[in-house]
Amino acid sequence: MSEAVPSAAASPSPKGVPAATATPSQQARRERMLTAALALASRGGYDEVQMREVAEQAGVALGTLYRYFPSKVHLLASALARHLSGLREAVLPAPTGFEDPATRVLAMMNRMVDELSRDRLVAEALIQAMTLASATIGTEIDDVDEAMIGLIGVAAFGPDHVIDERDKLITNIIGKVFLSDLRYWLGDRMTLDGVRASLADTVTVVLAGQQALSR
Amino acid sequence: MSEAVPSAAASPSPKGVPAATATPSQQARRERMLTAALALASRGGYDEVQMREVAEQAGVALGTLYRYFPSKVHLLASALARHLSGLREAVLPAPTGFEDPATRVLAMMNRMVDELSRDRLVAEALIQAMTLASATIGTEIDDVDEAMIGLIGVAAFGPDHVIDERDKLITNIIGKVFLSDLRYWLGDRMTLDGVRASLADTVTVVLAGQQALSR
DNA sequence: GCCTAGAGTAGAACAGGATCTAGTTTTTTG
DNA sequence: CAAAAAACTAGATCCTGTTCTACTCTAGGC
Repeated sequence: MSEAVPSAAASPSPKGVPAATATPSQQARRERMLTAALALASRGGYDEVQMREVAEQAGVALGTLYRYFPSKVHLLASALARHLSGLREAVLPAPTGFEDPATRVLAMMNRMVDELSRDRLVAEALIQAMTLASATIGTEIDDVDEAMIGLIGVAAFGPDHVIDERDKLITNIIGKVFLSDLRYWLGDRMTLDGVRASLADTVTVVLAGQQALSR
Repeated sequence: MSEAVPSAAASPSPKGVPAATATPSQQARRERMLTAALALASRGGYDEVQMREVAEQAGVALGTLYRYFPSKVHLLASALARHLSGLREAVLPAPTGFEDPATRVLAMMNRMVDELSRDRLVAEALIQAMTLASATIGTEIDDVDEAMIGLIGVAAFGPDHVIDERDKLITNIIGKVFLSDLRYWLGDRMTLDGVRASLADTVTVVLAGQQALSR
């Protein structure tokens, strides 16, 4: 969603526990912390995810929590990444679709909206973390961004399509509008149906624009 | 940018000092606080705007600051509103333009980018406040939103054009992408030129889409 | 078996946003 | 003008993210 940076895909883990070198007990700790964060999020959204409570509920010292995740935003961004990867199959279209790209993208996004609205408080915590992350820790959520843009790309063009510049442009536009709309929804500035409508219109206009220009 | 809410245009000021009933000394206080906030912002961005310091620099008690602005985000959102209204003339096209809407909108946004990049730290503080505001205080930045969408609308269609649903749709898309890109810029995930390029592409695609659909 | 590095723990301490209290000044109203 | 109400002040207080300190525990190297 941002400009392409070559970079070595996976997060370099500049601090904390590199996922690669983690012992089983460390992976387990990490999971417990993420799970605790989500549990608290589902109880009261972003604000209820308090670092002391996450640590306690995960059976871990506060210092350890901070060793694994250098800030609350990092913690929730990781939780979001895990959450999203769990949603991937629920959301991607079966590859049998013969419809046009607009329809497939829209269907995918509507499923995403369905999934997110299943637990609004969790969604609120995660989206807010992502928003804060863009604002404060910059590049460290690129993987989430890429996951999102990847989903849209796959939905639009299928898993095998090579995404060129123009594809990326429209995928970016749609992704940005999608995230904005989710924020509006969470800020009670849009209803869920409003979000769906906005997405439908956006996908229509943008894909029409692309087609018009590619002639 | 959000869904239309009938509402009585001006902010209802549910708390604090209603701008309408303000005595001169109150208006002066309010200005001092906003000015202090911007001064601190230009020194170190969002983080340097500390409520105690704003109060001190404005010659006002902390409690008074909170009476006028119920939170740091509200304070900076108001500062943003003031800042934007100051930018309005610098950014809107002279009404002589015979170019097409896309060109005018793009020129306007580029001027906006110029103005914002003039003091990056201030821009960072204000945009971050706006982001946080969408996330946490919901509707209370609708006026900023509306100012922005209004600018785009006027730039695209001229001051007299009545904006219909389809106009609003594309204006919204462009506005959302614009804000996203600004955030990417401030998070060092995009260069200023990248922002300009993204805006140019977005405006092109979206307006092409609109034209294609309105045939 | 001992030693060391690093991971983890418990909890104090710090920082800055937000709230509250008590008292003073200003404004409004009758 | 006097009394009441509202605004303002100074400063303590609270809350929560983050950092720091001192200590313990564990795993690998010799």
